[in-house]
Amino acid sequence: MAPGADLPKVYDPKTVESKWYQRWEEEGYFHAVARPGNRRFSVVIPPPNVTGALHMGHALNITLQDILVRWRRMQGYDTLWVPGTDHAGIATQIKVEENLRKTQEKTRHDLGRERFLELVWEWKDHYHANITKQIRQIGASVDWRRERFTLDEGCSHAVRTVFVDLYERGLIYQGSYIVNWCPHCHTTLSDLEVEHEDETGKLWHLQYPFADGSGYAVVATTRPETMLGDTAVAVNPDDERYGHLVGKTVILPLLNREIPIIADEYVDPTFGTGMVKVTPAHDPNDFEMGLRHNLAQIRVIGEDGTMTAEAGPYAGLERYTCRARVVEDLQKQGLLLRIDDHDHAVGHCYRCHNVVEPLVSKQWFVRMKPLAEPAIEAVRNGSIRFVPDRFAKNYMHWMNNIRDWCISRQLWWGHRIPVWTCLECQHQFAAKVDPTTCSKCGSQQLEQDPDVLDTWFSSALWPFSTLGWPERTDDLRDFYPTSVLVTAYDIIYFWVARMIFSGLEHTGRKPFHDVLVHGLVRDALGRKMSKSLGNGVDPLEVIAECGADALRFTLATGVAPGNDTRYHPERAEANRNFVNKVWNASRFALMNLKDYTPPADGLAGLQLELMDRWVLSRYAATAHEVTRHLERYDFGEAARALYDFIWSELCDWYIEMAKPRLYGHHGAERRWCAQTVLSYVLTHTMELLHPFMPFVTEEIWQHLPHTEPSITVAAWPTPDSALIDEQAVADMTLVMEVVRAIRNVRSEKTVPPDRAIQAIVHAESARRRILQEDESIIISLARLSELTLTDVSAPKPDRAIAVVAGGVEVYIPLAGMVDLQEELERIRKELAETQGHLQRTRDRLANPSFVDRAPAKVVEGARQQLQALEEKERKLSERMKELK
RNA sequence: GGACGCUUAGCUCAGUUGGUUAGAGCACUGCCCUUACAAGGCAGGGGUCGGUGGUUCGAGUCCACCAGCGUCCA
Repeated sequence: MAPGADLPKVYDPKTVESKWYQRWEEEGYFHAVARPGNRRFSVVIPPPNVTGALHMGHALNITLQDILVRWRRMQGYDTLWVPGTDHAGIATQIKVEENLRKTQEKTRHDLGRERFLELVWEWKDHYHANITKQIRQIGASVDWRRERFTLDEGCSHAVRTVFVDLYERGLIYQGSYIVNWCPHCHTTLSDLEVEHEDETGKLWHLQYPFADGSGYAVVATTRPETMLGDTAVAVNPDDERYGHLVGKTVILPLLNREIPIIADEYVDPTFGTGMVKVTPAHDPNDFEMGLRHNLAQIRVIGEDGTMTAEAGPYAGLERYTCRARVVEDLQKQGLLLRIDDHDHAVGHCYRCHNVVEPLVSKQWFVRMKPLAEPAIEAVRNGSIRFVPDRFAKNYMHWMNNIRDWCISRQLWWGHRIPVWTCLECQHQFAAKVDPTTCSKCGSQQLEQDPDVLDTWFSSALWPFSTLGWPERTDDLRDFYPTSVLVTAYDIIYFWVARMIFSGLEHTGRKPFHDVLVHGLVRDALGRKMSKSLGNGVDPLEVIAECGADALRFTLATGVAPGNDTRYHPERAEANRNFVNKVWNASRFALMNLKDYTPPADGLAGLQLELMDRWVLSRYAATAHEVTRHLERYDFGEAARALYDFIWSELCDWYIEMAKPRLYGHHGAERRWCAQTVLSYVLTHTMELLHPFMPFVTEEIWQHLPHTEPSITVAAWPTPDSALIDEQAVADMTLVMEVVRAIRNVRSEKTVPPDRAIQAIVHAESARRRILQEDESIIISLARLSELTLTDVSAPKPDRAIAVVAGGVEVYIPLAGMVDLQEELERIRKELAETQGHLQRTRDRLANPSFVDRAPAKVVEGARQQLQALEEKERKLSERMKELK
C-alpha cells in the first residue's frame, strides 16, 4: 500500500484484526521451517480444554507466549509454536453426560460405550472450531499446520508407547489401594485433583465397650458413619495412659464386631482422647496402619456414595443419612459421649466440588520414586530453569515427597488403558497395538481394561508427542527440547512436573529449558474468576470493545513476574486509548509522508538537527531496553518502556517539535530530513511494539516504507549504538525545561492559549547557542511572540516574572500581570526547596565515605548536581534581591 | 504445622544487580475542541514505600523479627 493513504480518525480494531490474521495465516508466516544451522525457538501451547471457552487466564498465557514467539521470529530464529487442545477427560465427559440427560433424559450407560463416544467426538468437533477461533482472535502466531489434540492418532501412539514401556519395566502396576473417589463423577481422582477446604464440622466422641466388660474406649471421629468399617482401635505406643490396653479387644457398637486395640506410632496422643478408631478401607492413614497390622479392610461405603451390604442394617443409606442414623443409634444406646465443634479439612472433587470419599479400590498406578529422581536433579543443577526461580522450590518440595500416581479413571472419554486379560489363562499384558490373541496361550478371549488414563498422562507427553515422538521425526530433531514453557503456577504439579519426568524418562532429554511461570487473572475484587461466581470476564468481549491489541497490552503490562493480577476494565480502556494514540500519531506521520521518498543510504548524510539526534538516541535506548527486558521475560517493563517512549517522547515532543519542518516552513531540505527521521523512528518503533500489539502495528507498518512483506517477518530492530547521543539528550533537556517553564508561567497566570507572549532568556554562551538552534521550536511550543536570548550580564528586565530552568533565567514580561508580592513568595518557596536539596547534596559530598566508596559515576553525578543547584540558588537569590 | 507471596498516591499496580527530589493508569484541580488524536493537549495537587530493629557512605530495594491479607503443601 502506498504511504499516506488516508486513515480513519479513530482506530477500528475489528476490520484490521480479522484482515491481518487471515493474511498471516494464508501467507504461512507462522509455519516453522528449520533452516540448517539457524537458531531455533520452539514453544508448545498449554493445550486448553477442547470443549471449554478461553478465559482471561488463557488470554494472558497466550499473550505472553505470542510476545516471545513474535519477538524471536523477528530476531530471525526458526520459530515454532505448536497449537493444540486437550481432551480433558472428566470435564468433557461430564458436559456431554449433562447434555444427554437434559436433551434425551438418558445416561451414557443407556447409549453404551461406543455410541456415547461418538457423541463426545461430535461434541468435541463442534467446540474445537470455537476455541481455535478464539486463539486466532487473540492474535496467537501459532503454526496451525502442526495443530495437535491429545487424543489424536500421534498422541495416542505416544501414550501407548509410554504406557507399555512403563508397564513392562514394572513402573506401572495395578493394586488395591486407598484412592480418592468422587461419588458424583464416578471415578477416582489423583491426590492433586482433590481440593482441601477447611470446614466447620463436629467431632463425635464414641464409646466402644471393652470385650471384657471393664469399661469403654473413647474414640473421636469426624466421620462417624465410617465406624461401621472399623477393624481396630489404636493408641500411640508411648502413651502411658493406654499401654495396658493394647492387646485387649472392644466390641464395635451397632455391628457387635470384636476388634483389637493396637499400638501405632501414627496415633497422635494429643488429638481427642488419644485413642482413634481405625477404618482401613476409608481413610488413607488408617489404610497404612491397616497394612502394618494386617487389619481387614471392610468397605462400607460404595462407589455411589451409599452404604454397602457390609454396613449391615445401614446398607443402602446415602452416606450422610447414614451418619445421622449412626449418631442417633449410638446416642440411644448411650454410647455417644459428647459432640465438639471441630474445624477440619475436607477433600472436594476439583471438577464437581462434591466431597471426595477415600476408599479402597483396584487401580493403576505409576511408581514415582525412580522417575522423580532425574526430574529433581534436572532442576537442582539448573538444566531446567524456573522463572521466577522461587517456583523451583515448590516443585522440589513436591517432587521430594512424591507419591505414586493413580492414573486410572472410571471414564469412557480418554485413552483406554492398553492392558488386556486373557479370559482363558488369566494372562495380563499391555500392548501398543490392540491384540487379537493372548500373547501367552493364543486364545482370542481377551478383555481390555475398561478404564481410561488420567488426562494428565497424555498432557505429560505433550512437548514431544506433538513433535512426532516416538517416531524420530525431523521436528523432534529440530525443535526438541522446546525453548520455554509458559504456564500458570496452579498447574506446576499437575503438568509441568509430569512433563519433566516424562521427557527425561522417555526422550532422554528435558522437555524445555525454561519454565516461565505466571500468575492468575482475578476479577477487580481480587477473587478467582469462576463460573459459579459468574465473575469471569470473557476476553472476547474485551476484544470486541477495545481490540485485541489493547487486551494484550493490558495483560502484558499488568503483570509482575509470577504474581496474580486483577483485571480492571479501566485499564483495557486506557490501553485502547494508547492504541488510538499510536494510530493517530501514525496517521499524522503518514499525512506528512505522502510525497516522501526515503534516502537510499538510510540516515547517513542527513543534516540531523538536535531534535533528530535526540529522538534517535531515545529510540535507540528504548530498543536496547525493550530487548533487554524481553530477554529477562520482563514483559511489563518492556511494554512500559515502549509506552513511555511513544507517548511522552515521540508524541508529546518530537512530533510537536518537528511540525514546522514537516509543514515545510523551513524549506524542502529540512522537511525531508524530518520526514526521514520520523519515518525511521516510527517504522522501527512499530517493530518493537509488534510483539505486544500485532495488529495495529502491522496496519501502520504496511503504510510506511518497508521491504519485507509483513512486519511479522521484519527484522527486530538492533539500532546502532552510535545513535545514542548523550549530548543531544542533555541539550534537548534544556530546551524542554525552558519550554516547560514558560508553559508553567502561562498556566499559573492563566494566559489564554491563543495569546502569544514574550520571553527573554539570560544564558551563558554555550546554553545560548543550544537555545538559539531551537529558537523556533521554543517559540512554537511555548507560544511566544518573541524570544530574546541574551547574555547573563545583560540588564534584567523590569516587571517580569522570572524562573530558573535548566541553568538559565527566563523572564516573562507580563504587563499588568506581575504581582510583586506573589512573585516574591513564589521565588522564596522555590529557593527554600533548592536550598534543602542543595544541603543534602553538600552533605553527601562532604562525607568522605561516600566519595571514597560510591562508584565514581555516582559521585560525579552528585558533583554535577551540586553545581546545577548552586547556580540555581545564586540566580534565585539575585532575583530575590532585585525584587526587594 | 511447613513453604511462598503481598502490604508503595484516593483506587489498582510497576519499581530490572541498593545510588539524585519513588513512577504509571484511573480518579482529582485549572486552562484549552491549537489543522494526528477530546479515547486528546497543557499545567498541577497527592505517597516517605505495613511496623520495629539491623547491615551500609547510602535502603522501597538486602537481613531479622512482628502484624495483617492471600496462596500452596501437610
